[in-house]
Amino acid sequence: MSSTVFGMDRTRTTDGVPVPPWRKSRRQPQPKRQLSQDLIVEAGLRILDDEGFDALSMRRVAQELDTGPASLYAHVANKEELLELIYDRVLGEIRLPERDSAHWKEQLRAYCLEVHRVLGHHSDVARAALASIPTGPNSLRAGEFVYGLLIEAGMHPREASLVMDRLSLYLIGDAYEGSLHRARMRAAGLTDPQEYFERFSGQIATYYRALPASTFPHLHQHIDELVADDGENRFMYGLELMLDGLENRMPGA
Amino acid sequence: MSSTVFGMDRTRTTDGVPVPPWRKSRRQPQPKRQLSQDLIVEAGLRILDDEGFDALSMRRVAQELDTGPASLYAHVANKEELLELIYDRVLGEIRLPERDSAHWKEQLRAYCLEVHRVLGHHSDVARAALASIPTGPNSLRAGEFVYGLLIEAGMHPREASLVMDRLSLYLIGDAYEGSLHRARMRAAGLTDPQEYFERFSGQIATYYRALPASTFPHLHQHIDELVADDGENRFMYGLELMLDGLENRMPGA
DNA sequence: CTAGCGAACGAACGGTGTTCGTCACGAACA
DNA sequence: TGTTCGTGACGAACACCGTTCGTTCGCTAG
Repeated sequence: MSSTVFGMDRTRTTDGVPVPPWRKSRRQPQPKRQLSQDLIVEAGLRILDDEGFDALSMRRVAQELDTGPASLYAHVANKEELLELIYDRVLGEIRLPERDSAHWKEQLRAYCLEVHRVLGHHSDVARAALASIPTGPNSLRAGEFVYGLLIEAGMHPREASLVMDRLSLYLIGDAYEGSLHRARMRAAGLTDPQEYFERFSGQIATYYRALPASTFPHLHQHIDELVADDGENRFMYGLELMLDGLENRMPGA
Repeated sequence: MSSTVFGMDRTRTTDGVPVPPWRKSRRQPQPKRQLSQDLIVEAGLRILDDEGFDALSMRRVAQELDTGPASLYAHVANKEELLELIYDRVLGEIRLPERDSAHWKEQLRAYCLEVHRVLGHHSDVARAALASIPTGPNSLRAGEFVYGLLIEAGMHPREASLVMDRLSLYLIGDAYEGSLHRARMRAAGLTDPQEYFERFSGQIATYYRALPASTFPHLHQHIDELVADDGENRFMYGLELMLDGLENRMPGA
């Protein structure tokens, strides 16, 4: 009966003395959960993929691991570091071929497409990428590939550094933009990218059509062309533009 | 004397009946402050320039205008819209020359440098820009300039659309990256960009030097070249790369 | 068997964007 | 002249956020 007054048996110590009720009840002797950085990164990536960048909070990650947010900080310095870890984890999915500088242009194109593919697959990770300096192992692995390719193709190291930098900016910048569109799509409750693109470009076209033709003659005249290409076409165009520019700068040319 | 009991005279109505003290004291009959969207945008831009992107909150803007955050929402839908308005306000500082398609390349270069200058001057506004679709008047004004220039130079409208899109991505993406560096600089308590660059690249170099030379031979061999160029050089290189690529695609070429 | 160390974590702090309901004021109308 | 009405101002609150503090264990080394 006394156990019902004080609740569970936990309110009594082994010698039968009741625990004063103002003592906060002790934690259940759960089998202490085994956290780790890998577990946290994996959970974060899962949330990023399933629910988007805006849903990724320390609290949400902790919830996913059935714990409190404070527990994460033993394995991860802060949210920024977590994002960088997730980013490098994603870069690990990049598949690299054997380097062949005789076909540097094809290989560079393939590399860019591969990065584009991976960043597109984990849509929102790019939002964490622009901020970070290439410092993770997978980022370095990719960097070594590109840099080596350019050097072995005969490019001066100083220029190859610039090329690698600008190429990265392009890849990440484009992915970042894509991520923002995906967030917009999610907010609109859509799931089909094609449908989103059509609706979106339709809205833009409508807006442009309402512009005064006198002040914006060229924009007004070519509205259909302005909204014709989707993200993929735009990405490819920019990529080829850079690759061609590069070709002109290669010593062999 | 009774006025001291109940406080100020405001506690009495005109007919002498005291106001019950549990009635919360009415607001001071201040000359109602005149908010406006322009005032809010201007205040926001001031904060962005002086204190950086991370300091820009609705509360901070309200504080700047001696009011509460709720008051802003009568003039601005939400923070995102405020950021877009600030962005377009900044784009208004872009000076455009008379269009001259005979010198499209020089004019396009000058345009990009001008945008780069303006975005660099209001450092953090780019963080708000990547997200937004060109919809503000100043954004359209700039778009019409670039688009008209390319069209009049003989480029196919469909391709000109792509070029304008990729050029914008480049300009904003680079400015965004610059803004992140500026935030880092601010966090480190530095004010001189040159000093920041040297410290920063020094850290990167140190880190790279510690890498295993066997797995990253090329990176390891050319560390000095990797960190040699600052943001300005990198920007210029990427710009010329795109401009040259464009030249090859112009019908005249 | 015990001491100590590091992981786990509840609670709290100081912030955020945004909404709700109320209030004051000026203009329009009776 | 008196009254209604719409709109902007705004205090308070909501539901979050990242992060820190102090405490409580469980495991391991001695």
